[in-house]
Amino acid sequence: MSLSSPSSSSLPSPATAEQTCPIRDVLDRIGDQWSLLILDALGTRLMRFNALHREIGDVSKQMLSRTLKRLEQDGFIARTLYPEVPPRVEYELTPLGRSFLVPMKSLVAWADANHAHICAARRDYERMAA
Amino acid sequence: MSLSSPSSSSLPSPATAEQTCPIRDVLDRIGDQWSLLILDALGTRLMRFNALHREIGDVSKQMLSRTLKRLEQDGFIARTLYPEVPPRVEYELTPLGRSFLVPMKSLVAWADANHAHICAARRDYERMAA
DNA sequence: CTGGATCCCCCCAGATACTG
DNA sequence: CAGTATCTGGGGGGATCCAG
Repeated sequence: MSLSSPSSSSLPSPATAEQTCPIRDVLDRIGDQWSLLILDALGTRLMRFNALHREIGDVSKQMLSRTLKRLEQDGFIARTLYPEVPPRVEYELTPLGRSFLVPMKSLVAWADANHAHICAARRDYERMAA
Repeated sequence: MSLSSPSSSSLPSPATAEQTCPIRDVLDRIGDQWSLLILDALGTRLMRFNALHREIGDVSKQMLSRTLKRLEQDGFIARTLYPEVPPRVEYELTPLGRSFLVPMKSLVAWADANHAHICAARRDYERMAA
């Protein structure tokens, strides 16, 4: 299994761009700026829209809404609307979403452990430019 | 350790935007469209520029060049220039880069294992819209 | 062969205002 | 409270040409 090009033959992309390789397809979805943050937040507990908004901090309502919808479409999270006034909506991880936390945690742990190393590499690189 | 907002206090972002949380910082770098593909390719063997270009398939030379430089800056890969004619440049993973393959592989494995599940979720979602 | 420089287009995403 | 609608700007990224 390779991450490289789809079939790379000259498919004119039949209307919906067709699925590329599975890995690309998945990573394109969770590789954006907010998905991982949302999944991480929901990993702690189920949350309402504004709670998420406060938790993340620097995400617009628009992007939060978009990203939540995409994650719901892909089966990572479940959205429950309670038809009250004022309306209440709760988001929580599905089993699929929870299973994703496992590889995600390992990635987060790596990032945490090696951040200093990366910062050092950046500084070294800049010193070279002198 | 939370993925949420930096310090979220009202820092006016001192010129360089300052580092946010480590995890965001790292993920922003490898979360783009090409980094993981390149790291995966180099995980197999060291490669030259055009070899990488062919291996990935649908990346422009510009983006390949940019991404390689960023990965080099961050210490994931090493670039070796052989001053011959025609010039030869070889890219390979550093120890840091190789260590990153571990959490990355687990992510790739998850994606591979759950891609069908995700596609099913998408189809179900569309059926609802009927 | 290995890129850099330039041009340009499109889409993402922020801001703001509005609705149920 | 939980979003959507609209407008707008910046930049990501492709294509092409050029250089060492």
